[in-house]
Amino acid sequence: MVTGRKKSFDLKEACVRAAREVIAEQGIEALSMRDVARKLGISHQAPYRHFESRDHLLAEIMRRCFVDFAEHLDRRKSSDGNGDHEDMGSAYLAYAAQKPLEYRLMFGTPWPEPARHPELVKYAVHAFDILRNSQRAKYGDLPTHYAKADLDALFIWSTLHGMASIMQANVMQHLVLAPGVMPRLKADLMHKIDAALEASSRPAPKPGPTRRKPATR
Amino acid sequence: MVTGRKKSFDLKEACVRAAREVIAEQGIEALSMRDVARKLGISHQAPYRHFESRDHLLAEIMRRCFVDFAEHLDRRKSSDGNGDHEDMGSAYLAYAAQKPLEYRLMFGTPWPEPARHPELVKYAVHAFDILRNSQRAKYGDLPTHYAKADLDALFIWSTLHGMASIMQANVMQHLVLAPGVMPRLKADLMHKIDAALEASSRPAPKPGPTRRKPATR
DNA sequence: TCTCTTTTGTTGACGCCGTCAACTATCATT
DNA sequence: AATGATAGTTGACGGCGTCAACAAAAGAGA
Repeated sequence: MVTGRKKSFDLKEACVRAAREVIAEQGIEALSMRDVARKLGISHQAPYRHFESRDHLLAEIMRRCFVDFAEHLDRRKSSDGNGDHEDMGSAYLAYAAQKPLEYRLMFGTPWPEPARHPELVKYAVHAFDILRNSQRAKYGDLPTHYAKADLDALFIWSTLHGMASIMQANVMQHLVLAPGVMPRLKADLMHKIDAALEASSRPAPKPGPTRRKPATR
Repeated sequence: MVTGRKKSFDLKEACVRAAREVIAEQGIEALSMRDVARKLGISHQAPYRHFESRDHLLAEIMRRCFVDFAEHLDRRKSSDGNGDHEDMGSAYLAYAAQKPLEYRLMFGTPWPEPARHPELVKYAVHAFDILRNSQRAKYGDLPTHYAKADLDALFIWSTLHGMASIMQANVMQHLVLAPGVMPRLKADLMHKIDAALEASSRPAPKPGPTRRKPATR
């Protein structure tokens, strides 16, 4: 009597599923409460029994996306137990390519206010922690090197996320690139990430100022 | 009589300005035709004399954003005539940080159909060409090295765009990073970009397959 | 079994939005 | 002054998110 689970036909679940379909097919901004209601053959107010507002529904979907995303990354990483970040990178890009709209929902859309709910934040942060922990492990998990590891993780994330978004960006379709670039793109990116991490960890990290040339003004 | 320019008070111009204000203040999705009309004290249909639809207005704004963005990048680059890509990078990140919503409009929003207008595409591509040309110049503008230069440009773009979006992403605000990471972030990124480009151009570029390890399946 | 309360779903309204259609005011050109 | 284009107004329509009031259904206690 207190659980509230197990309905005759769990409408809440059905709403989420229908909404995710709409998003995957028509995009985030096309999602409307009335749409999912129509799709389920119920009245336009029924979904409001399970979600306070459109934003709350969106937040729940985002939460699930983060869960799925983290699972996706975890699966690839643990497939051979070595956690090679090239695998991680491939998995990351694959997810973004396969579910572009859900990826955009997580990382490219301003979070609605209900999305600040701790439950969502927890899973979102967890996804980053997968990457971060792999880098910290690389440095032997020494707290002394946490900052270095975090910088590495942010660099990897930047590059992967950047590539993922760029591939979806509309400008991309209009660029005329030199022949042979597109097929080599992913491998080249991974190679450069490797090179950057290797180079940045070997020579003494210079704590000096950014510029080596005096600014003009 | 044929130019159509110079009205008593150029309403088209005023619409664009008002719309950009709304976007900068309230976000892209908050922009409404009726809002700009209200803001200008005119009837809700007046803007339609100058823009076929909301999407056409949005497209015009995007076009101007790309123009501004390219100008912004050009200005920094030519300030000392050397086109150091660290300057470019700083300029890129600075723009994204200063006009986050306009940046999102250009690179993070699905283009409405009217945005495929050649005029817009032209300026969007031009912004990328600034980056690409600087890389091609690095290789002495030899067509033989265009592919390499384009890969470099895409890598730089990925990393910069990734960092720019990540800094705006909502997840970022919830990450607890090791102390000292945030202040070092930008410099570290530039340093890693440098390292990646240097390393990838020095050793013989391996044209071999992506993986060095046989795939598990 | 018959109430009584809580939960779940429906109907109808409100104000906002984008946009179409029809009307009017303004103004350069003949 | 007459004309025809151009710019702006008013009013309507359907779709949206959401509030409020109602109805049906389901559990719990007697």
